[in-house]
Amino acid sequence: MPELPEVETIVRALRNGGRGDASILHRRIQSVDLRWARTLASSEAGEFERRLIGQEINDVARRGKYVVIHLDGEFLLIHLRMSGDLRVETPPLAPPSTHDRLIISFTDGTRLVFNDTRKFGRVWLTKDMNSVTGSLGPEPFDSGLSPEIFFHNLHSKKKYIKSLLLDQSFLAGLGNIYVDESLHRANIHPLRPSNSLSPDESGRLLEAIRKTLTDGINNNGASIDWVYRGGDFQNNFRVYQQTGKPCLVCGTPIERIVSGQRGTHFCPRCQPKGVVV
DNA sequence: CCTGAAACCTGTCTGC
DNA sequence: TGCAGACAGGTTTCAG
Repeated sequence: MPELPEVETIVRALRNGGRGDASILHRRIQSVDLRWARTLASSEAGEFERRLIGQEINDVARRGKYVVIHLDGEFLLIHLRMSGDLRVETPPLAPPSTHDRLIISFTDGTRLVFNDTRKFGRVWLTKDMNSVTGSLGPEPFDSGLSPEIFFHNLHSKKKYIKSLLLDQSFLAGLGNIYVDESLHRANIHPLRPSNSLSPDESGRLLEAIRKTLTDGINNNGASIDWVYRGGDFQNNFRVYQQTGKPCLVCGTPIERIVSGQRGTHFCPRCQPKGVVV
């Protein structure tokens, strides 16, 4: 589900409050209720609970699509995958909901709830964050990711640009929505080989990715169906799930193809297959 | 190295 | 109304 803007929105809410949630900073863990064992990616349930209890939340951050919760000398990492969400509850507490997978209760009576309909989400507890996030590519907003380096990276691979942008080891944080939206903004066909992009196209693409993600964050992410709450970016989609509707730029109907088992939306006129000079 | 398919899951929507 | 099939914001693993 959540891509970078949705995860960023959740992280900001957990850190500073917002989106209907109270901040969880500086709360201390009193008890842990693991309701779906396979939510744990690393440790075993008993050890996981024993290690968590007594630790304090020192910070909440994001790396790629991971929520990174800083504890006392170790990290609780949460990946929301397709349908995960996090919420903070304050008394009076209601009974757990159907799809609550992990409930972390704090000593002050509040709690952090990980809800995940499709059970794809995973949680890690580790002292070595790198063992989980070490294979991720750069953050899209990393100032070290210059147009020159991005161009070089694109040309070190020859995958379809759509597939490459979804590859978290190439660039961390993009998912199906923001890739389709970025490619449309940059006027690049999703099935262009990554090493066929010109320097100009490469530069446009990096700019488009950053602009699209910024728009997403400023709209608190995108809410679709029951999966995510609070965001408005779904009202600004250019191509994602707009099949058959006129392109906002040229009026040509948006097309949908499948690439890498992912629905892929694009404007056949604005995003031609050949290089546009 | 690259692509596609399957697997992990539940829920919604569409069409017959 | 029922039911089959497609589809869904992600990632990993395996076959070709």
